[in-house]
Amino acid sequence: VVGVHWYRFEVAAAQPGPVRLDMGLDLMIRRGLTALRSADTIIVAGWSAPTPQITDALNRAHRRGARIVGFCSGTLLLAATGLLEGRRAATHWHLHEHVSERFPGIEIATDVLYVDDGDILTSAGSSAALDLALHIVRLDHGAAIANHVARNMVTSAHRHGGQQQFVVAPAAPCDPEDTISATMEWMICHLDDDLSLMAMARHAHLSTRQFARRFIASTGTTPHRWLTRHRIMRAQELLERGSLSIEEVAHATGFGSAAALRANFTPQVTTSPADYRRSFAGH
DNA sequence: TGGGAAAACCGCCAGG
DNA sequence: AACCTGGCGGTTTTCC
Repeated sequence: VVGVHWYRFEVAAAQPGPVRLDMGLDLMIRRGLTALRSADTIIVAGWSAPTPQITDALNRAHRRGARIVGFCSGTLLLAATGLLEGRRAATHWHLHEHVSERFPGIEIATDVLYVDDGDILTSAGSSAALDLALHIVRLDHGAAIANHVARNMVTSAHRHGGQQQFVVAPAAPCDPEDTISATMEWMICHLDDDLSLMAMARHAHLSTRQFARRFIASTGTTPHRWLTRHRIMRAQELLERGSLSIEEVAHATGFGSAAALRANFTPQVTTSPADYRRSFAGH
């Protein structure tokens, strides 16, 4: 990134030294808890029961004014240090019940990707950590830089990912009330069909008005905007991989014509479909 | 590239 | 009273 003084990043553990990760990777950790004395931002990225030393170091850092961040199950560790008492926080949905039972003083946000509580920020499952991290970059460096970073990450994340990442389901997965996310999944599977607002509403057994209203409430965007965003993402995927013509890609993604695809694609992605494909030609 | 039809959006309101 | 719902119409966006 040009012209910004970026973050200095260090990894710290209660006991410095080699740590073997789940996947067999060895990580050499050089810093101990003393690193928490000077850090501006401290990210807790996972769970293990906090020793008194860890609890103490985090609490001191917080009192000193350091920004505390919990990714995924890191929120559970923060909860155990008492830092989240009386606050709202996010964590992986596997842990929702566990945290609320064990820490009744903490309000668990089940419907969002992350919670910004000022000096303490927490995020849900691992991909939500990206959202929170970008949020922090936005706070520190502004939207333009954050978007720049996001674009970089999205292109590479997107290239390797399948559909999973598109499922926007921060809400609890088994919530029977959640007819909206069921409809969203259905939409993802039928991007190539004619998905009118009425068709979506019919699938959700709601009036168009009510469907639109609930949709906005749970996604923050309107049904049609959401739909075209996902159609474009699918188009990007097809352009990257396949050998379909632009016209075929347009049809496979529910845009009636190449013209309609271009009209939507170009402003969103800031390059035309053809250019986009060219930029991936080497991969 | 442009204009007009169609669809989507959204504030508002009445009714449950 | 504090919701949620569905319809109306004016405005905006999308489509061809």
